[in-house]
Amino acid sequence: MQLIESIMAIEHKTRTQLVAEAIREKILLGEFKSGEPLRQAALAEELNVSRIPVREALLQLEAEGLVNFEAHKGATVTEISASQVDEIFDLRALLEAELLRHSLEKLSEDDFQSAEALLQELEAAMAAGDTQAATGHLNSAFHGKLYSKAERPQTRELVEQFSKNSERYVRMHILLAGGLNTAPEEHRELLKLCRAKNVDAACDYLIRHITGAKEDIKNLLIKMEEQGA
Amino acid sequence: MQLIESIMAIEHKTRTQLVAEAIREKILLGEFKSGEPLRQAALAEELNVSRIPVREALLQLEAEGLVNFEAHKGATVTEISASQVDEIFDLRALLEAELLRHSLEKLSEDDFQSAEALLQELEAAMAAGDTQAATGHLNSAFHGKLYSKAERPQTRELVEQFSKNSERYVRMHILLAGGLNTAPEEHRELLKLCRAKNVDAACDYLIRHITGAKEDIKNLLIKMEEQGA
DNA sequence: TCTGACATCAATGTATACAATTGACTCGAA
DNA sequence: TTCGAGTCAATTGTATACATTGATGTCAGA
Repeated sequence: MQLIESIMAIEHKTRTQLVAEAIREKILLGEFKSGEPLRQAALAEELNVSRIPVREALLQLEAEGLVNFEAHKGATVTEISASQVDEIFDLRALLEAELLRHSLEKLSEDDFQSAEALLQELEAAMAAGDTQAATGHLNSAFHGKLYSKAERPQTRELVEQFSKNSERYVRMHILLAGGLNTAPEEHRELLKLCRAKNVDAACDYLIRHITGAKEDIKNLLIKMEEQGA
Repeated sequence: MQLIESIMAIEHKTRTQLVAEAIREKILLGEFKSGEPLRQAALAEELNVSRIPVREALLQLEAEGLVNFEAHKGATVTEISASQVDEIFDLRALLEAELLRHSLEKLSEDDFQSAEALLQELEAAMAAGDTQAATGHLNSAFHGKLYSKAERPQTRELVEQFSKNSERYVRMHILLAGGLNTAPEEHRELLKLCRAKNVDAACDYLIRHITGAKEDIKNLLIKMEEQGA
């Protein structure tokens, strides 16, 4: 008898989903590097499944932009170029400002308080040196809170996808350049503008915030490309 | 001997790709209606393939937003709601304006001339009553020409995806409301502003152009939902 | 040495067969 | 009647086996 399972509606995860999560994680953590080929048979054996769920997972990951899947050639981890980072961050700035614009009026004091709580968690994590995992997660949770009342599900999905994707770059940034120094004060300032319900100023500031992060990362990448080549 | 095939690099399309095209076409043409379930076995038999490529095609179409794929429940054609149309067209306005902004400076007289040629084709098609297929295609070709120098591949891909997606609504619009009346003059005006290299005015006008189409379609959908329900 | 056709092999693409899940239906008990 | 456990069929999920493709290497001939 499966008492536990019958009590709460356990949603049976398919192997495809599990495989997708596993591979996604390894890509985001940098364990699978840019350009690296992902062999179906190897992944299948490692994860104890057949190649079918592996293939389907790779297709999903391709849709998320983490993987390139070419017919008869196989899948590779999506490569990073400075110009792509540039574009992605511009898109984020554009879309996130749009989300904020639609959400800001409807945000309540409760929302601001939980946003502030997230900020404190974030700062605490930074102080504790737990930049790696926590920052990306808490950072997007904070931003997400600000957009939570936007009622723009497709836009949010796009933004989340881009965010998850840029996490790779950000992580690299943190790892190699010693932390994203600007973030803390900027987040405080952004929150202040939101609390004041100053829509235009908040959106402008948000755009500058994201664009600033973009410039940091882009410069770093360009430097790396020069050294590498 | 396969002379023809050996001469030009024929790219062997996988069955998955063929199946995806077939289903996509049927969805865009309205042959598969919103909310309709897509049974893997039925599709497989109809297209003379096994269920594997059908499943993979459905996953691709889900990524394109044409299909919803729920684990253990199967795939259905994505449903349309007025609020989704609203959001999609807002996104298009935002992203296409961004593309135009980045492209406009670099557009040459040649580009304008081929854009104008496309406009004439479009008007000819309209006059000939060939609204259905031609309009969607020519319309996006015209817009695409204006964005062609933007060097923003990811943004363009997004826009193209949304465009292809909204084709369904537009088609419905044309079909049931008797044609998108405003387009011809608006396109001319937009082209004029672009030729004048008046970036801000052109982007503003483009946004109004797209938003106008949105309002038309949204009103229609709301009317239909009232009648239907 | 170079070229190009052919053989070979690793990897992907797909068919078939089987397992697992869902939802509808039945039926008996409260 | 109403509820819930249990069965069954339809459908999806996955393993296995086979087919096909593309890359590499070999070798004959110029």
